[in-house]
Amino acid sequence: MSPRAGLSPDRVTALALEIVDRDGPDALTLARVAESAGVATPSLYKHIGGLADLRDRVSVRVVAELTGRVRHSVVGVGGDAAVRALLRAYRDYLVEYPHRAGLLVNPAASAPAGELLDVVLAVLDGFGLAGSAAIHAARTLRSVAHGFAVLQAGGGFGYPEDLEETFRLLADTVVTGVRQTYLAS
Amino acid sequence: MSPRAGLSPDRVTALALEIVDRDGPDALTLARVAESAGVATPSLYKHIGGLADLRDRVSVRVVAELTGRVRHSVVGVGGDAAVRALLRAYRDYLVEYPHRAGLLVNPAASAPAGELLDVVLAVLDGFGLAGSAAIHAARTLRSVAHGFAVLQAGGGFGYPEDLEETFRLLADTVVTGVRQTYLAS
DNA sequence: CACGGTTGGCTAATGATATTAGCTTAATGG
DNA sequence: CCATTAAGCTAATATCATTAGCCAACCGTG
Repeated sequence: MSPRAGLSPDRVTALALEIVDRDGPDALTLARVAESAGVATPSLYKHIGGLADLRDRVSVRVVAELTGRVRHSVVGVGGDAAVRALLRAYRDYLVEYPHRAGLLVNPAASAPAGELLDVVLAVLDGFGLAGSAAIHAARTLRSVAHGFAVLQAGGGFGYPEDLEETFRLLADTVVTGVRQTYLAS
Repeated sequence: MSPRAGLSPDRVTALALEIVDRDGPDALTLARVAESAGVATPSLYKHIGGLADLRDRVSVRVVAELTGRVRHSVVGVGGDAAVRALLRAYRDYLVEYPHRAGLLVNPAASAPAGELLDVVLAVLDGFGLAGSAAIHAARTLRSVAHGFAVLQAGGGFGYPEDLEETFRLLADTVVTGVRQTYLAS
């Protein structure tokens, strides 16, 4: 193991994320990351500040990746369909990676979280909303997307029966609610 | 410390919850609980199964307490006002105890989570909703309440400016959305 | 091509923690 | 009043994170 292992902060973060995805956030230990990197545990400190720092880095990466997914889901789509696509992308992400749910809320990830907000604001702009109304509506959309996705990923709904139908109705509820509340004319 | 300390599973759980509230979930260790109980760490195993079991017990207690708050908030209230009260009670609970956010989604707490669902269903019944439509609407309400509360508690919105206004508009959005989606006549 | 600094590995040591095993003593019930 | 049970204890083990200090590999410069 003496020859250089070609590690880097990004590489360490990627290995950490694999462990989280496989065995959950509690399984993320420096010992396991070091093992999967083929390196002794203290060597990791040459690349990261410690376990807390590594957790923050994983959070940043996860929020950034989610932002990318959401952004991608709404290109070329507008109006109601864009809102639905956004909600679905958020949910699909946590269905694919359920163990990442707890990593999405972290003050250390405020930069990519801001980008996510920008994406939502762009969707709402195409929806005819701007200014402080758009801010409130964006927070609402994020709340709905986050709440449903987290609860589904964590098994927070009792039986998962008809969750797809619940999701469709939730999207209907939000779309019509936002229209009525912010665009009442 | 040799004389009996008068511990019990409930007492241990209560001490654990105090630690979570003061210093966050990561600060919950058996060593700290034992210290605050005036007991050696292994003695705790006479009352709980271990750290994981203790976490589950804390989750159960938290979800049960939240359910009580929500239930209390809607007695004597009906229709739109009940939905608003329910959302507000959920949010207020996590504003008061922000460190409990992560404890609300836990398969071990499915029993009190089911009770929470029953409370929401009762509100929706007074709203004129029953059957599978009520189930979908209840999941929607839980998603919205949970998402907003978790994000606020965790600082997930950038600047907390005008969050009260966001919350009011979120309630409007949900109430009108549910009406339109489930009670379109 | 050599060589010196920087970087990325290592081992050793320390301290916190969870958990198990086995002992001892206080409470309790017949 | 005694026996059983429950609740505490100490000791031991294993896993971790973290710090300190050492050494070898890499890289740019002369």
